[in-house]
Amino acid sequence: MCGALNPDELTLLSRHTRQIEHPSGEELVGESTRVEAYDNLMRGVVKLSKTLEDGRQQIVGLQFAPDLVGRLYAGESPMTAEAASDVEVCRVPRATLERLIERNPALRKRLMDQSLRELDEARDWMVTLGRKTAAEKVASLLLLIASHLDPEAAGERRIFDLPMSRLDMADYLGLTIETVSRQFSRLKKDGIITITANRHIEVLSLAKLQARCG
Amino acid sequence: MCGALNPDELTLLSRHTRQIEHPSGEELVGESTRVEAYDNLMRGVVKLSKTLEDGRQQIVGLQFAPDLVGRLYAGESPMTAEAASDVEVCRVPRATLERLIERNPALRKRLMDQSLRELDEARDWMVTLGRKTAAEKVASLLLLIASHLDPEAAGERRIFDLPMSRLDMADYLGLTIETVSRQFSRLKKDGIITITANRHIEVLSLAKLQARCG
DNA sequence: CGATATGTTGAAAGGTCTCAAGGGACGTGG
DNA sequence: CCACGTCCCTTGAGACCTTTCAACATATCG
Repeated sequence: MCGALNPDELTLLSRHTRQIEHPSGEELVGESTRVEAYDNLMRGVVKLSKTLEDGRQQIVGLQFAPDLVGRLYAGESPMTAEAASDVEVCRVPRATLERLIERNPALRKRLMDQSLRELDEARDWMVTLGRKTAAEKVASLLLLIASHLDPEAAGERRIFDLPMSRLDMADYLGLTIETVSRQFSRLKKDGIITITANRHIEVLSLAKLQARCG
Repeated sequence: MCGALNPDELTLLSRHTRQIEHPSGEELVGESTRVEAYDNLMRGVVKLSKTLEDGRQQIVGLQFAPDLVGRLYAGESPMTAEAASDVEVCRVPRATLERLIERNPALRKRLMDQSLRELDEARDWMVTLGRKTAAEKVASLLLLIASHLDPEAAGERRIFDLPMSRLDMADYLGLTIETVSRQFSRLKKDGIITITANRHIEVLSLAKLQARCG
């Protein structure tokens, strides 16, 4: 985000912001709590989720640096934001950022683009949640993660560590952990991936994985 | 949208726009087609949907007047926009609207707010798609429609006509039409709603309907 | 009135969840 | 270094829910 600012604005911002570190699992913003500040994500992954009264949970988005975390202009946060890995953020008071947005067209455009991109991603995921089978859902998530974590790689292979637990994946896909686990086993049996130490994934055939995405 | 414009801007706009009517079912923008213009929705309901290669469809949003239809700043539309009822729009060329946005802070804020609201709605719906049962999904949709179409009504009752077919509802909820139909029958049998002529709904107990939303 | 599209209902198949048991990695303490 | 507990993950069996396929009912429209 700071890329969109000029030196004066950076100075102004630095007087109002604090650098904060959050260990994995810590909550940045709670669902239905008042929004007093936004968090400029510097490092790590943030998980956005919503929970039904009886505890059923759905992950509704992931954010990566340099996203801005926090629902702009809302009095209350519509969801929980939680550190999915160890995370480093710049916390900006609401009023400071909102004033800055008024003055700075580049920053404004950048945040507008982020919102529109998040909207595209949410709608893509709605198709996955509403219309894909468990096998297709798991394949889709692996492909999504692979393209985020190993974006430069060419060819048929991809190697990466899953940045989330089976429970997180289940909550992202609208499944149970058992179903996710079974689908991983199937992908392994069919020679499409190998798994070591639960989290380390090697995709052997990207084409076959893509074919399973529906 | 025009509420955010001054007289000069309205004159400018009127020279560049055309009023267009679309009968129900007509496509405004096709998935993966070039975006040449935006549509300012004056009357009616527009359905946004995405389709998998094998034909499975998911509705990812509904738009009502006075929303702007069309993905801002994108070269290609990420989804299909289709008239869900008879619809009247003001078609604005891309460049015209984008220039106007640069100059007019009120318009800019209005479109930003629309994007953020659509993002909230999409994420709410992700919870419905991923974590609710068929019964809860149908109840949630009825409640959503009731609050849109009969927003002023007080008390336990709501009366309205469904603005969509069973197939549309199924595509919105990630279900089949048969499952939707069965859930309607159950709501009828349990005395929560009555249905006449397939589309005319009377909600007898809003509280009971809400209790079924999960 | 017939033709067509839309909606409902039933029975069986299939997929996902639930419940239960067991396996493997990791950290702590003996 | 090993024993043990804990957490996370995997696997199996049966229950449950949704889909599929088929038949029928109802609404719409010429």
